[in-house]
Amino acid sequence: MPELPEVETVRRGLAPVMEGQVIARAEVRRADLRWPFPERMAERLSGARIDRLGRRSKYLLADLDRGETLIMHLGMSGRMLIAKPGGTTIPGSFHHHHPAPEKHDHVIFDMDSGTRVTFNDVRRFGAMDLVATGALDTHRLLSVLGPEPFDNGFSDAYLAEKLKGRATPVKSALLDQRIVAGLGNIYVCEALWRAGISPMRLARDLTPRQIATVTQTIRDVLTDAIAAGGSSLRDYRQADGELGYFQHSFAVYGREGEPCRTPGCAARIERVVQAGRSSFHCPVCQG
DNA sequence: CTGCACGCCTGCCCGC
DNA sequence: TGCGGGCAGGCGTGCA
Repeated sequence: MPELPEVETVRRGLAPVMEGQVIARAEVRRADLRWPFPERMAERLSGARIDRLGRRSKYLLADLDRGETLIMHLGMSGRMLIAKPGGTTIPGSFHHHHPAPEKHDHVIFDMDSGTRVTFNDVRRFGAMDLVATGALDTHRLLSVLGPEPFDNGFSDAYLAEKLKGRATPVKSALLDQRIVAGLGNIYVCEALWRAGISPMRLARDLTPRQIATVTQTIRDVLTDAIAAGGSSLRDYRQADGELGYFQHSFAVYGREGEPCRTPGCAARIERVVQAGRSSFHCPVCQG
């Protein structure tokens, strides 16, 4: 799914139509995604104003004026589609025209403005929950997360401490959301290529210099991806329907058999499977 | 504790 | 053309 840059791109796309706006009516079209929706979710959302739309790791967080926060996760295939009101608004009425929901449209937010935001998720690995804002930090999904990559807490010393003694491949360690939050398969592959570190290298064997390099390449690749509006793969689109274009900048992800992008490197990108996930890497640059 | 396979879902693409 | 298998951005659970 979307990883941190895609979720941040979605957040930025949604903020203008949701932040400070009232949800006139929420429609919940099935009982669950990955887990059951919270009790009476549609009623608890309908009429609420969204004071702030934030993000923690890959979670979107909508703080409501009622003291609750809506937690949303896009899973692998979740999308937030924005539709401005159609042309057939009934004069003097708050009803706006929108096309009928499509397959996999699971939750619909009709804003007071007439704009419709639709949560669409083919694979339904996404999730929503609604909790007291004051209890967010103790939520079972959020309490286990490590620092954000851009927070001061994600320092060289911190990562060194977390990797120390761990016999797991560095690829797996960086995918572990308890160590650093927000990375997924694409950006771990890309960050390790930029750092010149093999995904198979054991976490405990990274030198302090390599650890410092990888904390920096993680921030660099995420910054570049956010600036490009994220990546568009299969199911993912930006919130406003535009295509992010960072996938054109992938150095290794999905490039098995293609030439390494390091100037002068003649090697071809290889794919190996680690813990059931594809790892793309250059056998020379990441030796 | 640690590492990893599995399951949850649907759709697409490839080879036969 | 159809069919089966593999693959896909995540992540909690349960097992060894």
